[in-house]
Amino acid sequence: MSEPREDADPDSPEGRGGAAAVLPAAAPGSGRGALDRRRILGAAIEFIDAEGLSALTMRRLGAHLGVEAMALYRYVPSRENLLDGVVETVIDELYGDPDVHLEPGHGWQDYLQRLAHGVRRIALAHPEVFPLVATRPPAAPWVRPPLRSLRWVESFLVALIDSGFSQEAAVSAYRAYSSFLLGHLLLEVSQKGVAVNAEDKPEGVPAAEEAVDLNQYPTVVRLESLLSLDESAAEFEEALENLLERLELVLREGRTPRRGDTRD
Amino acid sequence: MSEPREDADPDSPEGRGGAAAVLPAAAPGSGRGALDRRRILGAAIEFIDAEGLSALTMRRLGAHLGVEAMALYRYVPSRENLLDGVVETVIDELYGDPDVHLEPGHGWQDYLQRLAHGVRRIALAHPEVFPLVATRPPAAPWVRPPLRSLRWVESFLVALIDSGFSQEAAVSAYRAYSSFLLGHLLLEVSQKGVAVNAEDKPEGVPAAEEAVDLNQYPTVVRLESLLSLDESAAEFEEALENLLERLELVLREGRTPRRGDTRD
DNA sequence: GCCCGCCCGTTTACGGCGTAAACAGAACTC
DNA sequence: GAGTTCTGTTTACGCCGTAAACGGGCGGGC
Repeated sequence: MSEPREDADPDSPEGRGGAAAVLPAAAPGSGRGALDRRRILGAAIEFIDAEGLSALTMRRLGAHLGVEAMALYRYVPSRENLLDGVVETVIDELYGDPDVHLEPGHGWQDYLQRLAHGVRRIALAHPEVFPLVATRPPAAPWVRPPLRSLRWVESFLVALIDSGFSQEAAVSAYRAYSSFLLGHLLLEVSQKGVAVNAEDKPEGVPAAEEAVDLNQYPTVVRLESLLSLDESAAEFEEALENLLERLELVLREGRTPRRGDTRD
Repeated sequence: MSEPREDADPDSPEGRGGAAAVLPAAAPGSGRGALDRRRILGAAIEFIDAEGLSALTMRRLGAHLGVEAMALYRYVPSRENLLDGVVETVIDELYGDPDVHLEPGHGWQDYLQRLAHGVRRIALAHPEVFPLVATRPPAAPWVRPPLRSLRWVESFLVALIDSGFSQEAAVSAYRAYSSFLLGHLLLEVSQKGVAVNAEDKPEGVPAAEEAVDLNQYPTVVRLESLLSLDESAAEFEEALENLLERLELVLREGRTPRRGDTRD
């Protein structure tokens, strides 16, 4: 039930050796060792993964670490800053991912492929954290949500420019890539949230309370099975490949991808 | 400074006749009339647009309406439900948009174009609300974040199927379209947040406090002006057109867009 | 006219939140 | 051993969402 199956999603936590934990992380509640920022951030991520973002309060996180809430403030200036740290830490998992390289060794397509799957792995490993990644205001307009780190932006741009992209094309590719990743992954984790909620909420009302009249939406009803199908992995791959093809065209034609030659 | 300029973004609030307000909306604080759910939701949207999502509390919203917080509970069961209502109300602006049609009169491309721009207009009119649209868990796996309404899902699917798409292709198109919209618009409003914050925060520290060492990121520095450029409108149009072309291909070749014939 | 319920907003109250400030003890320095 | 620093606790404050009790105006039956 949890060993890697043949058609398992290669980016899902079960598809690999369990969620690639950022930190060595002693047993959850066991943390008797000294407090520090890393340990707090690690515990916060663990907590959000387990209980959901909205359950995270300073008091509860303290309790999870066997400590009073105020103790956390010795290492974290505020709850907001803690959330920023959580986002940063989660994104930093990219550096520990052996399948993602800061420098492209096998061409830019390979680089972008690996990077995309690396980010997807993070999103799937921390579905409750990811909306935070997407939502927190970036530090600067050019450090865009899904990547969030200057080092990755630098790496991205260098990779493409070294591969022959013009500066404009590289920047434009960076934008297209960002929005592709963000859109796909956010949709994917939110869909996952629904599926999970649907089955782990056997409390209170069993199901279908207000139950809108589905008769008004016959097509939705008819296609429900198709619509509910989870083809995230294949769709991600397909959309990613399409994006790469598009970028390849841009590169080969040496033009920056701006609108309008067909007509008008 | 605020009249429609020639190159103004056609979807931005200034580019049209001001933000298309959902509700007739009597003057903001003036609301002496009777309370009801619509008025409360309208006031909440107004409040979020003005003060930001995090500033919205029941007490403050009550005050904004000249009423105690508890009065709101007569019409709204909880704050969470109020936020759901806000999302729904904002999305419902689509129905009032004369440029967006529930039924395609000029082909599916025109339909998708209008719909996309309609959603973009909403996102730009309510940048503080939009992350909520993107983030709130959908009611069902198939009612996906940016569209969020069964009626639009139905309309979307019918439009494409009537235009010759297979059921599978229509569903697949719906997914691709959703993630495109979500990614692009979320990125766009979050970028806007940065730009705004940067200039309306002349309080406390003037700028650059911790100021990471930019020397490590020479490419980012060199391309800063390119990276900061706001080409959202053009990029949106380009990505949308690309998506439509891709769908056209799917339609013409009559295949559902699944992976794998090139090799492997 | 009068009274009785209902509608609708207020008051009061509770537990939990983020966090400032004072505090206590252990650990390290000399 | 005394002083200092480092670390976590205690206490306290104001704000939050919201349950529950309350009260005043208003309409219809007598």
